Amino acid sequence: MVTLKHLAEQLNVSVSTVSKALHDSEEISPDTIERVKALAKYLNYKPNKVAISLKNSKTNTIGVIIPNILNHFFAKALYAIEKQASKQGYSIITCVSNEQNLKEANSLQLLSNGSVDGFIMSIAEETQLKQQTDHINAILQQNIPIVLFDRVSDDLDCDKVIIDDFGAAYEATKHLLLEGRKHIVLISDIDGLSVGKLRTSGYLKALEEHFEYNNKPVIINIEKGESIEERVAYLFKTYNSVDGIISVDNTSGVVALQKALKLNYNIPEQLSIIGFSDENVLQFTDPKLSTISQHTLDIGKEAVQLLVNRLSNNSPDNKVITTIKTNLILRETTKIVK
Amino acid sequence: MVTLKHLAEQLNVSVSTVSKALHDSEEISPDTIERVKALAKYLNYKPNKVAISLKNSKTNTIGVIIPNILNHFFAKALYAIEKQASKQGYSIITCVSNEQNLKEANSLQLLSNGSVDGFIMSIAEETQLKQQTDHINAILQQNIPIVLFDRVSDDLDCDKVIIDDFGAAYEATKHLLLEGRKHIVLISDIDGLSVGKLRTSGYLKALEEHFEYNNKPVIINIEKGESIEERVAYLFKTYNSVDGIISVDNTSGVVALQKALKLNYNIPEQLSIIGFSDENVLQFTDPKLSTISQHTLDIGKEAVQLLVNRLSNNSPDNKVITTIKTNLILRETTKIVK
DNA sequence: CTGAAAGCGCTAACAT
DNA sequence: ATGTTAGCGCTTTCAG
Repeated sequence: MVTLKHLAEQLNVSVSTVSKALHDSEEISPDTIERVKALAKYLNYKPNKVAISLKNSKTNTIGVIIPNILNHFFAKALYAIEKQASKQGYSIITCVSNEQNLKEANSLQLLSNGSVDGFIMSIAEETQLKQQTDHINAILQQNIPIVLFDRVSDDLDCDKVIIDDFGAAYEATKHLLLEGRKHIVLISDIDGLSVGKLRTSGYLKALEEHFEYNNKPVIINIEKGESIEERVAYLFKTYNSVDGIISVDNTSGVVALQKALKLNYNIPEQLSIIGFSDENVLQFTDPKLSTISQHTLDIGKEAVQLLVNRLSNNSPDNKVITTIKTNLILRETTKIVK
Repeated sequence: MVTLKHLAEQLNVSVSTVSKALHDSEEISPDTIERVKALAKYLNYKPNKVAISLKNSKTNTIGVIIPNILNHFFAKALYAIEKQASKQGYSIITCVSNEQNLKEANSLQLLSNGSVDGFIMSIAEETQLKQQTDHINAILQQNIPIVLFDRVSDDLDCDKVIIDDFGAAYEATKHLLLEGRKHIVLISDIDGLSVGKLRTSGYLKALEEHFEYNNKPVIINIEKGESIEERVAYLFKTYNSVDGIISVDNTSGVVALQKALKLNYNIPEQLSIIGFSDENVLQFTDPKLSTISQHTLDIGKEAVQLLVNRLSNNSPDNKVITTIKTNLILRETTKIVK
């Protein structure tokens, strides 16, 4: 690795002269600047980032901790985060918590020793279930900023990026009601998560407000380890008058659609289905699944922005919570309502 | 941030005493060790990673550059890499090349300044098409080790992890031939990639060897930007005697299956389909898609292992190329052949 | 215009 | 058993 010292020795000048020259300092003669730069280029000199980080107590690196990278939502969020971070001159160090509280705590611990300037994270399921956020608060107390996205916690006083989960599910349910559906079922495999609960509330609220709707809400909560396919199959078997399905996670909607097609439901005439996901994910079904779009790219981008602002002291004192809009995208598994 | 200096001042000892005490040095009295450790714990001291990296000229960080994180194969590889790296005490910095040569070169450049000890990467499509690997060779010449996986290049002399693409496609085609298929079509949207070409060769070779097979090979290469759905629809329209399909990328098989079902093909009696992907990805179709499994987790794990070995000088002088086994997983879109 | 020196936080060889 | 010093690569103040 080529260092300033190497350049200095070659040119018979001091290290500080080289450093200044490379920064176009006024103190250095144009002639010297040119010679230094020429040699630097020739030897492919690159300033050692670690040394600069140490000097500046700033790494220009963001720690990103996500629960599960195989979940398309998080993969896409990570994509957006990487993109925006790179645009802002930051690298990202990625850790996967695998939904485990312990791994999450370890990652936080591991990186909070000067490796990163701040964190962007979405809370592990176990952390949410047990409401154990001490490890996260410990980081905040060290004045290392954190931006939470999607899965957040009220116990944590930091910047957050969320979507209007309640409103999104409310709107989707409303749409099915306007279609005239009488037996609307909600399916969820994320009832343990804050976002899952909010979406369920939105569904319940919509049904409640629609006073012509006389049937009880039907909620299918699929636990970890249970088979989505079996639960869905059971639904169709025991409740064949179902005419509307809202899936509030990003897979069960597809499973329900496939099952319904196999059972020869006429979609959307006889049964409407709405999924919950990112814009383009679920459209490869046939018929294309109608979905509540989460605008994942915006979520990731905004998270980076909030963190960068915080790191540059461009943020207000109190924490900011950004809500990213959702969209109900009506494709082929819902009826048109005018 | 708490430093050794802080601890030293509090305890009225020197910095080096503190350092040694924390490392259980024999030179230090048990009593002092205890006092130092107690205070360190109390103040939640964590050694500054940046300083250690600078001191050791070693970051314990791996740069991972992947072409596209939204491709499930790469997401899963990244997952495996992160997991194994973490197990070995390494962090990973992730960059996404977006299939672009320039972004790939930038990421390499950006991180090769001491930020990482080595790289794990899969080459961007543009890089493969244009055979422009100078930027990668430049890194190798600086003695920064690189492990390539999946998409590799013969121009690069470094450790590699690949699968037997040729053999895998060969075996899959063979299976369809044993089923007695007479009109076997190959679909690919990755003809630009080395792995795509190898898989196609395997298909051709199998047909060629099977001398009872009289029909010409039919290869559908889907270019970037073309619609897979349309090309597949066109296939069924113009070649309705098709009775076997091999998809060598990880999406077109699903599309073909959906289309065939819609056209009321009887699967697998009338038409067999084999996809190419990771073990568990494509099984959510109904009927479950038979696939060539790539054992992505093993690929990622092995890549880390090769790099770590190289970094610890545990590798042979000449470069090692590991081939990860594939599996033909026969599920419900192929017939049983005894 | 150029150079010497200090310091970021840590380790390790070398005193005492 | 403890302390001093030097150095990793860089920037920056202060001196010449």
